[in-house]
Amino acid sequence: MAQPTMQQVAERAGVSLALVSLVMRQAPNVSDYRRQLVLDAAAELGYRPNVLARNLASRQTSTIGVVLNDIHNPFFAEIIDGIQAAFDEAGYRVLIGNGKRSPSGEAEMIETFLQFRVDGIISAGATMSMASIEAASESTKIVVVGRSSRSQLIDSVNTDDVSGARMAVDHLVELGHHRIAHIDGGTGAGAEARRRGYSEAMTDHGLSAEIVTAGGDFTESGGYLAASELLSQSNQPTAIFAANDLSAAGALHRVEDAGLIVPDDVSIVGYDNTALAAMQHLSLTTVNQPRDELGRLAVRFVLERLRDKRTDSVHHMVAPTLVNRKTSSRLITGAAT
Amino acid sequence: MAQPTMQQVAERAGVSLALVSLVMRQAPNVSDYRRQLVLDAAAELGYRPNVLARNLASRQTSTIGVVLNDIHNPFFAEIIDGIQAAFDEAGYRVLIGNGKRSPSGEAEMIETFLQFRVDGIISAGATMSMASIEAASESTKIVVVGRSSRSQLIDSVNTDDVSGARMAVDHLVELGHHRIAHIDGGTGAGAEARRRGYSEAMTDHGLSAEIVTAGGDFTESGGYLAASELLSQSNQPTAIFAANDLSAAGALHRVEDAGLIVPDDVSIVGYDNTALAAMQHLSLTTVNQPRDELGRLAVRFVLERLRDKRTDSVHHMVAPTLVNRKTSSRLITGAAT
DNA sequence: TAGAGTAATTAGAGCGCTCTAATTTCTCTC
DNA sequence: GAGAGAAATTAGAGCGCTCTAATTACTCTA
Repeated sequence: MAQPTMQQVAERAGVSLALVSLVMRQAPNVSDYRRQLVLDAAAELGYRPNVLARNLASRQTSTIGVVLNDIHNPFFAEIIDGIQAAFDEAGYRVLIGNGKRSPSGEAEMIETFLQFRVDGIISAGATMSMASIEAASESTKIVVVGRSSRSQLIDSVNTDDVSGARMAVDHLVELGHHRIAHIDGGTGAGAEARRRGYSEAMTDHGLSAEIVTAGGDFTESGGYLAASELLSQSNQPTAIFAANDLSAAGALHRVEDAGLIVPDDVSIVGYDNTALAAMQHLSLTTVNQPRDELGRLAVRFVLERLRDKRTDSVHHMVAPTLVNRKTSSRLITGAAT
Repeated sequence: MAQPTMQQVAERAGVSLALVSLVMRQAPNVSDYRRQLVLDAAAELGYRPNVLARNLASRQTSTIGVVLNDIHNPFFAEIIDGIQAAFDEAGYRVLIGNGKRSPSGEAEMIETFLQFRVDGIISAGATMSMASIEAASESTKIVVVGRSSRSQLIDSVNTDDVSGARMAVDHLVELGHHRIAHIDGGTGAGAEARRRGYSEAMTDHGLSAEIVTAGGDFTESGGYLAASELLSQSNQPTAIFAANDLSAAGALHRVEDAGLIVPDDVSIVGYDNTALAAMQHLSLTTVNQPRDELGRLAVRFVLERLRDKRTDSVHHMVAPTLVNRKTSSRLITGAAT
C-alpha cells in the first residue's frame, strides 16, 4: 500500500522535487512545458498528495472540523449543508465529528480535531461548558452555532429565539387563541430564550394570566408527557407552542389520543422547521431557523479570523420566520372545552 | 497559536526527545520516575501530540473515515453509532464525511480521506460505482455497508433484503391480505433485492397474479405519488409494502387523503425501522435493519484486514426482523373496495 | 552583444514526530 | 566487586512535503 511520493514524480518527470511541489500547489511562474511534464508523471504514477506531510511543513491543514452535538438530530444534520457549501467554495475540506449528545463526546471530538491541527472548528449546538470551548480556542479558531454566547474569545451565530417564540405566539393570537400553553426544552440549547419569548409575547398581548408552561426536553416522548399534563388541567389550552418540532410531534400524538382534532380543537406550533415538520403526514406549523444562513455565517466568521486575522469576537443573530402549515387554525368559538 | 512540541517537553523534563516519544506512545520499559517527569512537563506545557507528524513518521493514522451517502438519511446517521462504539473500543478515531447524496460527493470524500492517509474507510450506502471503490482499495482498506457486493477486493456487510421483504409480505398475508402492492426504491441501494423478495414471497403464497409494483425513489413524495397510482387502479390493494420508511410515510399520507383509514382499510409496511417509523404519530409497521450490528461488523472487517492482514474478501449478510406497529392489521372482509 | 531585469528552477534546511541501533545504567550472581 | 545479562535511555536518520534563498535561464534594451 505504499503510495508514490513527490520524489518519484520528480524523477519520472526529470525535474526537481521543488518544481513538483510548485506545480502541486498551483504556483505561478512555472512554465507550461514543465507543468505538463509533472502533471503527466503524476498521473502515470497515480500520485496523491500526502496531506499529513504537506501540512506538517506548511503548518496549516486547510481543513475545518465540525462538531455536531448529535448527528441524529435533523436540525444539526441540516446545518451541515450550508457549512459544507461555503467551505467548498473557499477551498477548505470539512470533516465531521459526532458529539454523541454529551459534553464529553463533544470535548473528545474537539480534542481529536486539535490533534489533527485543523485550521478551525465549528461547534453546532454545543452543550459543553463555554469555559472548555474557550480553552480550546487557544489552539485554533472556534465558532459556535445555535447557541447564544457572549464570550470575548469565541464567535457565535444563533437564531433570535426570543423573537421566534414571539412569532409563534403572535400567530396563534391572530388566529383568535388566548389559552396558549408552552412545552419547553428544559436545559437544551435555545430553550431558555424560547421560554422567554413566549412569556414576553403573552404579556404583550395582555395574556399574562394565561401563561402555562409544561416541562419538556426536546424529545418526542417529552412532548407527549407535557401535553398530557396540559390536557388534564381544568382550563385546557386551545393552542400549544412546543420548543421544537420533535416535542410538537409528541404533543400532537397525545392530543389525538385524547380524541381531539388538530387543528380544529387544538392548534400546535413547533420550532426548527426540520424535514420532520415538512413531512406531509405531520405538516406542522413551525418556526423556521435558517440553517443554511446559520452555517454560512459560521463559515464566514471562521474565514475572517483565518484570513483577516480578526481577533475581537462577533456574535450574530439571524431572524427566524413562521411557516404556516396544517396544525394551526382559527379558533372556532365554543369548540374547545 | 504555536503549540508546544516534544522537544520542549523533553527539555523541560530534562530527558531526551526519544524518551518523551516513548512515554507518549505508552511504551513499556520506561521507568516510573522518568515517565512521571515527562507527564508532568507535558501537563505544565499543555502539550498535545501532533497527529500529523506522528503519522508521517509511523505511516499510520489510527483513524478511520466513514463516508455516509447522505447525512440527512436517518438510516445512515444511525449506522454511525455502532461504528463509532466499536472503533472507540479498538482505539481508533472516527471521522465522518458527507457524500451529499451523489456519487461524485462520495468520491470526493474518499479522496479526502485517502489524502489524509486514513487507515481504513467504511462507505455506507454507497451509490458510486464498484469500480471506483475498488480503485480506492489499492490505497487503503475499504468496507462497504448497506450495499450488496461480490467484489473480490472489498468486504461488504449488508442486510438480507430479500428475506426482509419476504417477512413484510408474509406478515401481511398472515393478516389475511391478498392484494398486496409494492412501492419500490428505484435504483437506490437495496431496492432491487427488496423488489425481488416481494415477488418471490407473493409467488410462494400463490399470489403471483396479485403482484403490482409502483415506482418509488426512497423519498416521501415518491411514496405519495406511487400510492396515488395504486389507489387509482380498479383493483385497489388492501395492503402496501414500501421499500423504505420514508416512502411508506408518503403512501400513508396519500391513503389518508383519499379518505381511507390506516390500517382498517389499507395496511402499510415500511422498511428500515428508522426513528421516523418509531415515532408515535406514525407508528409504522416496518422491517428492522440491525444498524448497530451492521456497523460493528463493518468495523470488525476493517480491523481484520488491518491487524490480521486478511486479504481475501468477506461478504456478510445480517438478518432483518419485522417490527409490528400500528399501520398493519387483519383484513376486515369486505372493508376494502 | 553586453548588461540589466525578470522569469523559472533548484538546493537544502526544516516541520514534529517514530524507530532502529547503539549506548548507558541497573541487577544479579558467584 | 567483577562481569554478564537485562533494562532504560539516547542519538540520529528519516517520513513527505514546504519554503526561503540562491542559482540558472531567458528577454529586452541600448
